[in-house]
Amino acid sequence: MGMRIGDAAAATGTTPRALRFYEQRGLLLPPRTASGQREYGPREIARIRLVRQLLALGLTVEDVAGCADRLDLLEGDTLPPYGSPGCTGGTGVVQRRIAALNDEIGRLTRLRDRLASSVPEPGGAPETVAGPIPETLACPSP
Amino acid sequence: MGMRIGDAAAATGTTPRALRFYEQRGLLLPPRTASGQREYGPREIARIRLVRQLLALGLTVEDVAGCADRLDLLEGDTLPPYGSPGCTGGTGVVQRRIAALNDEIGRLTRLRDRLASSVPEPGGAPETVAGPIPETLACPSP
DNA sequence: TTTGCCCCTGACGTACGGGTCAGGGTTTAC
DNA sequence: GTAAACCCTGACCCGTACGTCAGGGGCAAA
Repeated sequence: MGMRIGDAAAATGTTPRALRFYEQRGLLLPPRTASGQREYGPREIARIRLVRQLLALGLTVEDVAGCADRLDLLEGDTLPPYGSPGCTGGTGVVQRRIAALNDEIGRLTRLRDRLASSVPEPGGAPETVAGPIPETLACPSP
Repeated sequence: MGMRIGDAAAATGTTPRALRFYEQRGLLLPPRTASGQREYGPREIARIRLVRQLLALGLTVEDVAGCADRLDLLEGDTLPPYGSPGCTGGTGVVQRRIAALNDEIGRLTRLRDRLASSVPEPGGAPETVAGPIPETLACPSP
């Protein structure tokens, strides 16, 4: 009675390949027909949407998989208590993700600033040659 | 008369594998002995250091390869005019890299903010359940 | 029943900067 | 002379979220 994978993918803005991928990683577990075809009912569709929302929030597939058993859709499309200690895979998946994002933002920002300070002004004279590389970037010297 | 790859790697804080990798991508071109062993003189060593500095600045191997013919070490360890139009591979390699970094920083920052706003306070009550997902994140609905 | 579209699994490709063998040749020190 | 330590190339490995075949089976309409 449910849709097959192509329709389910179209209904959720994904692809069949992505749905098989999520299933392989344990995010989904759609029932099969006798011949092995996947079947997607309203619950599976809702679950796919939730998974996609979590991924869009910046969580990785692994993060979501770690909390997969908490993704109870009977209560509607609300976020499960990722921040709570009961979450499988350890506490604070989202907090750790935020911390990781902050680390990455800081790293990229420092990188950009160093790069920007080693080069002439974007609108400056085209023939200007940048100065020496800052000592803080030096590689080990003999 | 020059060092072999192991010593060159040790002298520049890299590994033999990395030096072969740079060579494969066109960043280095050390001469060979009759038997095929790579030889690294002072110029090659200086070039390796420069390449590593550029990579540490956030440029990709491809970026550096695009300007490889401008990496003239006879003038010492100064940055070549990457920002100038004469650079092989198009103008403004560094500017494009900075722009790409800015894009990425913005993307990660927006991601972090959305993620942070969808979850309870980090120090808040552990059993608090987050509210519904913001509509702005909704996936296509039927 | 045939046509044609859909589905299945499995495997490889993508970008990045190398790490890590595997199998065999070279150089160096004793 | 020989053994240790080094070097060579080629090839597969990492992580992320899938895309893209390849080869074979299922399902509904005509």
